[in-house]
Amino acid sequence: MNDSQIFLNIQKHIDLTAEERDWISAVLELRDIPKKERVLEQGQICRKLYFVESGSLRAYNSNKQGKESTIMFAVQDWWITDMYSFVNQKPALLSLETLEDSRLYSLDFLALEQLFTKIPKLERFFRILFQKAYVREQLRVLDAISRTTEDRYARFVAKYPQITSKVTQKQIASYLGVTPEFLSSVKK
Amino acid sequence: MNDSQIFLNIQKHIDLTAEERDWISAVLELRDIPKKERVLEQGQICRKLYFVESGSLRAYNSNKQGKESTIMFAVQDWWITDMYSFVNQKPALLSLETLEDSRLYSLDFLALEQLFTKIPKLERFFRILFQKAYVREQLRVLDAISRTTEDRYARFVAKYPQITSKVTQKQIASYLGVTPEFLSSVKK
DNA sequence: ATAAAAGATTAAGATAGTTTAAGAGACTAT
DNA sequence: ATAGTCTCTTAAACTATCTTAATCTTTTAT
Repeated sequence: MNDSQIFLNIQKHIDLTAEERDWISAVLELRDIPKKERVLEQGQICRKLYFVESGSLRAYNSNKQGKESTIMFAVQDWWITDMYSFVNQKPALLSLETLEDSRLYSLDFLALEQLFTKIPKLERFFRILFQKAYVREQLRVLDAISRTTEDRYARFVAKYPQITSKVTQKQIASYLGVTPEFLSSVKK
Repeated sequence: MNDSQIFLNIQKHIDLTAEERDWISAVLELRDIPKKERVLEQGQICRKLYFVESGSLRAYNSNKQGKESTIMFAVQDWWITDMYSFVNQKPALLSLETLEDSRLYSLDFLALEQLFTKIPKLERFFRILFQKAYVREQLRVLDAISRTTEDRYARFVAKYPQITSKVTQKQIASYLGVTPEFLSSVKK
């Protein structure tokens, strides 16, 4: 397990000793999840942070009228969770669902808190991870409030070709915040 | 300086010794900036992270047609910068402008990198800061793609009453991504 | 105190996006 | 294999939002 994707991911930003990798391995859980299964249901408290070893997921919110809004996609080598629910341990605003058969590592909330104490370097890793996530979301807000749907669709496809090939147009539409019918008409 | 707002802010999440506060003070710069002055111009490389000791600022992007989109406001006790430009040391997408006479602390990019080495606890502080920023932006994306303008305006006013009282409707409109004319009509 | 500039409101006509509905193609389960 | 479900497309009617422009109010600069 010490040479798996997840350690390569962490070691992009910090160095880990063999012992530190062991401590992390000890609390990581690895699970194979079939396609279209939800690992988190909106309303539940999210106890896990997920790392996508293989496969892909979608995080989305459903409003009272049942309209879905996709907040993020995650493919291999990405971290994903309902971060609001995870860090505050409050009911999730999002559901997390696999788009295909996937292999996921999960890190428990309390185990992660203990890892931060045991391996302070991890604070640095997650500082950098959240920093990038913050910048990414801020750019997405800018796109959402300043660009046309046509433009945003083109940029999505250019930025995330791996995702574009895995998801339906309906799901991309719900990521852009438009109806599938309108996205279909925009594509021409 | 050791009892100023900025240390109270940092000490919300981590404890600092007197010596550590001194190290930080040594690289902090404090400046009074008059109203409507830009501390960062879009296109420049952003070298500073700002903390608002008093006053308020706005971060915004201008597109080719000159249309402004407000990415964030910052009031007393908030941190602000063009985080994309700051962490990547690339040309800024945003301008930063004071909304009123303000007193700002600034932390230089390289000085902060050195502080992370000297005071590893700061990694934890910024990990928590970015974690909250990420969650905030993700919720803003959800609002932007799933709610009506009327709803988003009401939520903005409810969430940021201090900001609402300081900024023009034009600026709120540019934060919501609608024209001032439409925001005006929505308010009735 | 006055003039100039910027912000807010209103309204008419244009464009962007939604809703509903229908039909064609693809996948899923029995 | 067949029916059933889901996706994608198209179109018409409707609603939300933008553009432009005029008027009024507030702020800023001399």
